[in-house]
Amino acid sequence: MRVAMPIVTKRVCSSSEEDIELRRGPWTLEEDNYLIRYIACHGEGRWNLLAKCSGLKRTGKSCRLRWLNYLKPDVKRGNLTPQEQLLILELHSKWGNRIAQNLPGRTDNEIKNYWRTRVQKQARLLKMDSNSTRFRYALRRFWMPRLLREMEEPSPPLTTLSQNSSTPQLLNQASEESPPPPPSHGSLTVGGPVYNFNHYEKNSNSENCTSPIISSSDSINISQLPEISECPTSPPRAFGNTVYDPFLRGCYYGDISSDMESLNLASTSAPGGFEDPVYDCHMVESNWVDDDMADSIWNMDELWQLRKF
DNA sequence: AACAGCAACAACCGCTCTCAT
DNA sequence: TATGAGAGCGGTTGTTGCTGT
Repeated sequence: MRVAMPIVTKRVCSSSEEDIELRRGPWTLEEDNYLIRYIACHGEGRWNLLAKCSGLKRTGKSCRLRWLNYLKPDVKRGNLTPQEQLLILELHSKWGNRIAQNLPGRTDNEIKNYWRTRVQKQARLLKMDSNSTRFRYALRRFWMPRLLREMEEPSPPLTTLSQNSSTPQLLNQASEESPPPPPSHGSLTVGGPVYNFNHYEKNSNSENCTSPIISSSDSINISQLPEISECPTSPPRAFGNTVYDPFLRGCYYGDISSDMESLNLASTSAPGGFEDPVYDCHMVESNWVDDDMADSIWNMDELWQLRKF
C-alpha cells in the first residue's frame, strides 16, 4: 500500500451545522485500523452514518470503498492468477465488470482496473475494439491458450512475454504467487463456476454453435462455448508444430460462424464493417510487427501465425 | 545520477438504481 | 406516490514505482 498524507480538500457543512474537513487521498494505517475496529464493533453498512459516527473524516462513500476494496478480510491481495484472468476474459463480455461475485476475494474495482489497464491496452495495440468479436477471437486464440498453458505449467517463465510487457510479468508473478491446482484433466473451480477443460478437448466438434454461452447457474461449463458443426471457410489450422487447443478452435469457429452468418454481405463492402477476425488481422497488418505490438501479450510467433491467415 | 514517460492501482466523482419511509 | 438516503457502477484522476534514456 502506498503511504501518503491524505489531502484535505473539502469542507462540507453537516447537518449539525459544523464544518467538517473531509480527508481525501490515500488512507493512512491509522484510518484503516480505525475503520476496521469500527466495523468489527458495529458491522458494515449505513456508510454515511458510519462515517459520521466513527469520527473518520471521510465520506461514507470513501469508507465503503476502502472497506470493500481493501480492508475487508476476504479481499485477496496480489496479482490475479491465470485462472482468475481466464474467468475475467471469458465472463467480461457477458457480464461486464460485475463478475467479481465469481471471483472470491476480488473486487469489481480490481476487475475493472484489470480490464482497463491490461485488456483494453491489448485491444488498443491490436487496433480493435475490446468488445468486438475480433478482439474476443484474439483473446481466445492467443491469450487464453497462454493462460491455460500457465495453469498446466505454473513454473516456467514465458520467454517472449516476460521481456518488456507488464502483463506477462503479472502472469508470471501470479503463477509463482499461488500455483493453481493443475486443471489439465478436470475442472477448474474458481468460487462458484466450474470450468471443465476436458470438455474442450473431447467435444470440440459438438453441435453447440451459438454465441458464447456461459450458464447463468453456478456451474459454468466451457463446453458450452461457441462451436459449430461446419467449418465456414477453412479447416482447423496448425502452425508448424503448434496445435492449438481444440476448445479454442471451437470458439474460433463459433465466432467466425456467427460473424459470417450475419456479416458476409458486409464483407464485400466497407472493410471497416467486417467483423471477421481474420480480416481484422489484415487490417492491422501494416504496422503489425514493428510497432509496440512486440510489447504486448502476443508474442511474435503468434503474431506471425495470425498474420498468415 | 537525474529525468521523463509509462503502467498499475487506489481513490474519487457523477450518475443511476433500489428501497424504506 | 413522492422523496431521500444508501448502495453500486462506470469513468476518471492522482500517486507511486518502474524502466529507459
